Amino acid sequence: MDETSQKIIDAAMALIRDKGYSATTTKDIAREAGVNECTLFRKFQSKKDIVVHGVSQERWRADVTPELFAKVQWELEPDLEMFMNTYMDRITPDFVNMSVGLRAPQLYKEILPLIMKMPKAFVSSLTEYLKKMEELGKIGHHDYESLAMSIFSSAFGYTFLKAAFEERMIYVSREDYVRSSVQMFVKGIL
Amino acid sequence: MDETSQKIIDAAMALIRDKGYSATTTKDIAREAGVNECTLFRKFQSKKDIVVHGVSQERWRADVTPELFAKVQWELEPDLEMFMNTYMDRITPDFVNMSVGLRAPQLYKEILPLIMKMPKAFVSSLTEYLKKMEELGKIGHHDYESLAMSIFSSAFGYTFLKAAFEERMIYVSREDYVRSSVQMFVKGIL
DNA sequence: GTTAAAAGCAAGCGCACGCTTTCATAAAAA
DNA sequence: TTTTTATGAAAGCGTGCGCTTGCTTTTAAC
Repeated sequence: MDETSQKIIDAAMALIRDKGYSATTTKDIAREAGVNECTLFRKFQSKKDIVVHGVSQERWRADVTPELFAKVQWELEPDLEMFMNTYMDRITPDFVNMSVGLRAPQLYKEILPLIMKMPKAFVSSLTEYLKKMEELGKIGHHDYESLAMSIFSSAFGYTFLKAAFEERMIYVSREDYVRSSVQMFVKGIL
Repeated sequence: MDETSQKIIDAAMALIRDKGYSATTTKDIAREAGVNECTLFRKFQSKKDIVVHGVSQERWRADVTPELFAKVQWELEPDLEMFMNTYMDRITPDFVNMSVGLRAPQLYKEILPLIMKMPKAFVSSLTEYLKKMEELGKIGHHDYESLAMSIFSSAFGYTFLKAAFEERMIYVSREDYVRSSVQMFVKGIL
């Protein structure tokens, strides 16, 4: 990927994050990237093509995969904190806003599956983890899917609200939030 | 509000929910409402004016106010279920999608404060409730803000994921989800 | 039945969009 | 040095946008 193409992608993704896909024009992108508009179309086939390349890049993709959650200690409290922190490290407010900005009829069909991978990776890894914890005799039997969804919602809700409303909504620091919710989950599970 | 204007508003809001504000054209709205395009501009000053009227209408506003959460029994488990169910009754997937669809640079400054009222009403009511529950000696002392945020995130996360991914992400029914998360919260709090 | 208000119809305005073309320039490769 | 490659500058294409106009038709109040 040459430098010019990268500048174009970065500019496009940043604008989409801030204004949304439909509201971001190719002239905007060119100006933000510091290149001429026609250069956009020399490097890419269309506006849509720019974001398709963008979302496939590591820097614009929050690679949340099941492998990420592999480092467990089989100790409920630190493990749940690890799950939530790992997720929150990757799914930054910028990433959330970008995902929302990509919600355009022309794009969503292709991009929705990529975005869905991340919550799915979290929930399925956590469900697996909880099952094994029962097998190890460390926790009792529960509805793991509901439980995992609840813990995921907790991480997702905080992340999303922070992204959408910034400091106007959330006064609790991430550390405090993770610690106190995990403590509650642990008490609820054990 | 005359019938024609109402049809226009309803069509506009439904399209914005499905495609987003920028991607919804005035021709779209007219077609969906079954009126001529020029009628839109006889009834309203501009496209933006239509949605400003829309969000101020009861039918397009999920009136989540503190009063809504007043019917408490001072019994942790049913009360927390009431909080979550009341929220989920109002914040439907349609409403969530509409809120996301309204995320356009021309609109968001005016509309963000309206949307923020709802989570704020939930969290502040719940925080107040938990404080009083401590005064009544029914629960111990906690960081109520974190706790309330966590419970709210739980309701919000489920609602949002259901709206964004439908049945592709969530296999747990709302009833099961609310029951099992509340049980966990209750155990965590008591 | 007359009148006035509400809505349709069709054309089109000015503009900004995504995208293209032509030609000039400059740096790098041969 | 010559040639190739990358980019800029500027004009403009067709299209669809939000919105308007002029006029006709329907609806309904009086």
